[in-house]
Amino acid sequence: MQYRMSELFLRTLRETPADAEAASHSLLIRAGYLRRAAAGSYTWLPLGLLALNKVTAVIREEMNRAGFQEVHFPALLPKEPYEATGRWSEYGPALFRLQDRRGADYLLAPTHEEMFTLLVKDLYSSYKDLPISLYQIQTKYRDEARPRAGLLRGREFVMKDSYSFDIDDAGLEVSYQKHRDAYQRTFDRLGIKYVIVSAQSGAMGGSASEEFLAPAQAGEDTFVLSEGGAANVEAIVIAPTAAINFDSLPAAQVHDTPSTATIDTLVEFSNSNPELRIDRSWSAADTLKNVVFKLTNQQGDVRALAIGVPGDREIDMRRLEAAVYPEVVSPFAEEDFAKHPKLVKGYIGPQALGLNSPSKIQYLVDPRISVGSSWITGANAAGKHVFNLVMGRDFQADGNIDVAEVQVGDNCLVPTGKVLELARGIEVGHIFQLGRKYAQALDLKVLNENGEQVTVTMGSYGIGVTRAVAVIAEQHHDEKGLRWPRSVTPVDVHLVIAGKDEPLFNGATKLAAELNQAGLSVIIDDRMGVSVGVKFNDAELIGIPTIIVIGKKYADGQVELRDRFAEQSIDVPIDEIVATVKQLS
RNA sequence: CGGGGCGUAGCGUAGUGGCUAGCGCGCCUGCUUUGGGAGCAGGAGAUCGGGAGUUCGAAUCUCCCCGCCCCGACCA
Repeated sequence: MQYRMSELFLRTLRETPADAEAASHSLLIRAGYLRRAAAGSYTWLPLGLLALNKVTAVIREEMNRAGFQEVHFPALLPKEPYEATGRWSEYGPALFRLQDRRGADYLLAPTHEEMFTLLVKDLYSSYKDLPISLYQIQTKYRDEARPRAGLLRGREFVMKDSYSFDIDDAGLEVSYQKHRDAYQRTFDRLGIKYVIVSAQSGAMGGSASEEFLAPAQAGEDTFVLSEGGAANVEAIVIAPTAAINFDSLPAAQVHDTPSTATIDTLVEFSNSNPELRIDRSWSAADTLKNVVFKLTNQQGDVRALAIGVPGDREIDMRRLEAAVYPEVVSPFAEEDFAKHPKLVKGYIGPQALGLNSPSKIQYLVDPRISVGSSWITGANAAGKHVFNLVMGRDFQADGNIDVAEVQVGDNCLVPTGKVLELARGIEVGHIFQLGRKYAQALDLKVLNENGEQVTVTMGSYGIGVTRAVAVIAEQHHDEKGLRWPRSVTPVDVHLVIAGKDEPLFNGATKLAAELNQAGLSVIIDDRMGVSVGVKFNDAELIGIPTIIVIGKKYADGQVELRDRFAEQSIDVPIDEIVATVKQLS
């Protein structure tokens, strides 16, 4: 295929659009791949569509190679299946709902678990039919509260979603692993750098779950790399500190600590007051901070929850939200304190907390608050703190909760070992073992070898296809523009005619034909009256990895070969150029 | 949904009560120019996000609405 720049439907922009923050967003707009249609929905221009189709093709090949079969559902669906699983209401405002002319409810599918489950139920009824994995590449709709960064979070986006169906847990494990392997091959081929992290299963239900996160500054997820693996911060499990003997520890003692309602002021006061001095200085890590939240469950009932964390840590709201799901967290406001006179803001101590205490507020502590650990903490009276308050001796908790912010050096069970690094990533794939939630809700059963009805167990696996395009752009660009990996480049060769003489145009036309003959698609920059500077800049912005310049040296039988990933260009004899380029891809 | 910001031509922007809304890029016509975003001359393109109000006079002030972007909470 040949595309002539003089005819290609695009307009490159010299300046960054004011509303584009992420590199992928800005470059895809500037290079003429995309136009915004509405918040979170984009029009694909010819070059963009070529890139999207390349990405789609790689994904499809890998799914087929793994033995998964492609189907295609409508995006417009009736509400009934979603009512059966409860998601018609549970999905909340993120679901696009609409009505037909008769007033019947429909939705634009945000994901298709229900439909796949019903399809298998419709056709299959024996264990002999299983396992089966089906997938589709399809447009999804989610009324996102906040579409972001161009393609990174859209309200309309393309997703590859697969579903596996197995007779038992062992089978699910195998199907899951097959998808995991297929995903690794897929992302490797797409040129996406990724980390597989343990994930929270969240709203989908189910157990084992891993995410493919593409490390990128523009990413919305935070993950950790540890000595033994990687995990989304929401899924991290901190190793509990071992209990120690507290027989020799000094008794708890209440001290006046006026105006110390914050950890900083408390530490400063403790260190500057001779009476409180010890053989080292106090630090925030010696203090026990107790924070109260309100939790609202799905029925709308509100309860209070107190959380104790070491004073040098903040509570990570994402981890807290994930830990208490489906209850929703909100801050404990002034009026809530008014309802609980036992709680002295800034001086809350564990003695006033717990289901068995007068406050009856559930009290959960960080796993580092272990039996035998000793703390400075609130004495439940304004201007007073208690020192040497020992867990297991002077106070108890109702249990543990692991929601403190994670820091480098933390010791984890998931992922194993010490935290080495925290980083941002874009979730480009997610695989999980759904289990029987949907099969149960929709009554998907097959007969086993004993003639008994058995509920099928499922896995669900997604790749954000349009998001993957953005991730590639995010990970592969330089200050000049995009740089497509050769596996997904919209076009193989960008042929720049650097000059206005007729022989150059004729030579370029001939070369383009030869490249086509060799199976390579070509953009020819044949624009008249456009200076070479503009052509070079556009070529670099558009990001085709192989650029051939046909210019000055053409008369001597040479063209210039530029690799967007290499430092320098080389001169290649015209009769060798096709073979040379062919080798690159 | 909470917080912050922004809406002037395809893009980037100036203009904070006063004449015909200015500039750069892009676009059109002509001439010239062609190895790193050329030059000259001429030209087209804007209901200043929408509505209501204040005023002799509104892009500019007030109110309401809409849209967009960023941070946070949710997801491929």
